Amino acid sequence: MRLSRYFMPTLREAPADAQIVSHQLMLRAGMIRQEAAGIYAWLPLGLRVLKKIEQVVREEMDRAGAVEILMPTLQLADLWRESGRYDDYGEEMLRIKDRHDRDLLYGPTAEEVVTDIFRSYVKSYKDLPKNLYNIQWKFRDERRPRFGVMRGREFLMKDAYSFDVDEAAARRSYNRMFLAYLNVYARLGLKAIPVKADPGPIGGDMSHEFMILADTGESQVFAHRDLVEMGAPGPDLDWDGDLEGEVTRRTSLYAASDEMHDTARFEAMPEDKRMTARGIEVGHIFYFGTKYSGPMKANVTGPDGKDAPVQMGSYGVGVSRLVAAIIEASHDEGGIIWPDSVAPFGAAVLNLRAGDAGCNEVCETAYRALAAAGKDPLYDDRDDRPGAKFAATDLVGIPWQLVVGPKGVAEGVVELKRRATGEKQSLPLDAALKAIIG
RNA sequence: CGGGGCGUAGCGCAGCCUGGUAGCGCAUCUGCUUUGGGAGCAGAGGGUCGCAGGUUCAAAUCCUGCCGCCCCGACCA
Repeated sequence: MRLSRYFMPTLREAPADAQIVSHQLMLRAGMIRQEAAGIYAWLPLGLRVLKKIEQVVREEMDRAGAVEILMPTLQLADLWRESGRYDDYGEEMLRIKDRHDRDLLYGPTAEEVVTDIFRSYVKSYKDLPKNLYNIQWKFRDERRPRFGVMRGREFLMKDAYSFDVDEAAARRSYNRMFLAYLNVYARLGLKAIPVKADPGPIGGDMSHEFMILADTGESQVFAHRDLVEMGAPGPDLDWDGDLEGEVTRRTSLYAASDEMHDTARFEAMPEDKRMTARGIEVGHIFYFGTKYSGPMKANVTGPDGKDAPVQMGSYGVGVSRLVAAIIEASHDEGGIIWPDSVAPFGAAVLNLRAGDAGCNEVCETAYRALAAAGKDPLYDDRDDRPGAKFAATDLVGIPWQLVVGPKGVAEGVVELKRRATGEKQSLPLDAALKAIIG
């Protein structure tokens, strides 16, 4: 992409409404524009990042055996009356009437719709397990939206729903999602820890929140240090097998957010293993049994020939929130530092003297080579001063910067800078391209 | 929803208390000079001062109502 043709409206100063660093940087980098409280338009740069995160989530869901669908944003109130949630959900639900005076709502979540889909087709335990997910915009009419897309009213969520014949099978489904989530966060360059969450009316230990560690996080997190250093399980698991061991390795170590914190248990750990940090909640998974399948009569016939409500769980990732969460976890005074996996562009080519024949030629060569290698380069070909280009490229956080100036061109070198470390080196173009392309 | 704060040019702000022709910095446009970390000089454009009433000879400024936005709290991907 040539910057001269792109739409990347960066700001030197942050709008006063933005309080937290991710919100400020998203506005300054021209990623989003606020349209109303908690409602944002995604500008090209923001959209690119959102799509990349979405794709990472999609790949890990698919790997773990989930199947993507797309459910509507508008849902029928009648379905929610079946589950009993229409009246319970309260003011957070945006209710709408259509021209026939029929009650609709903008979905805050999709248990009812997915259960309706499931029960229409699946009748036998032989068709289980199933896991259906979608990545779709949700709306929750929050009392107080805040912190940019971190807590918007409209937000992009990946929500998966598992269906199993009994509780033991449901637990296996739960375990798959538990481990898949850890892989998602690792690929996004985040340190995430699963903390025990309030399991609600079902009880048991089948609900976890995933917190990523960032100094500016909203919640306090207490955890065993080994849990943080354990890392993600990686893709090479036996996803159809018994994952209980992998999960237990992690859930047996202490981890809790402030509301579930048990001071006595925490202090029972050796002092050097106690970790206290700030966290941002970026995922929540739970098993809820027959809470929806019961009232909505989503029954399957078991091996014994008897019908029983299917066992369900649901699994949410805040995709749009992750954009902000990654920035909270990865930025400096100069701006955003994107992990390579979600950077809006893989590399930037900075032409310090647009119009100079030598600089133009080197830049064009670099730009074409990077594009051909699938690095999705952003070429700053604007007629602007070097300082402005450096500042803008740092601000938007492109991982690699290939700096082409007249001095270097005369000597046959370019400068390669790594955004994350600030490390710079002068080297011939071929070597620089090799370093980026790998 | 309780408490607090703010709406003046694209962004950041001053002016309001004490009513009298709407200002500054950045950004934008033109010209010249510049060109390795958000340039300099000269000139230019851009604002129904959130909206509606009211008081007054006169309202960004005073009064009333409404709308919008932000922060703290209780709830949440």
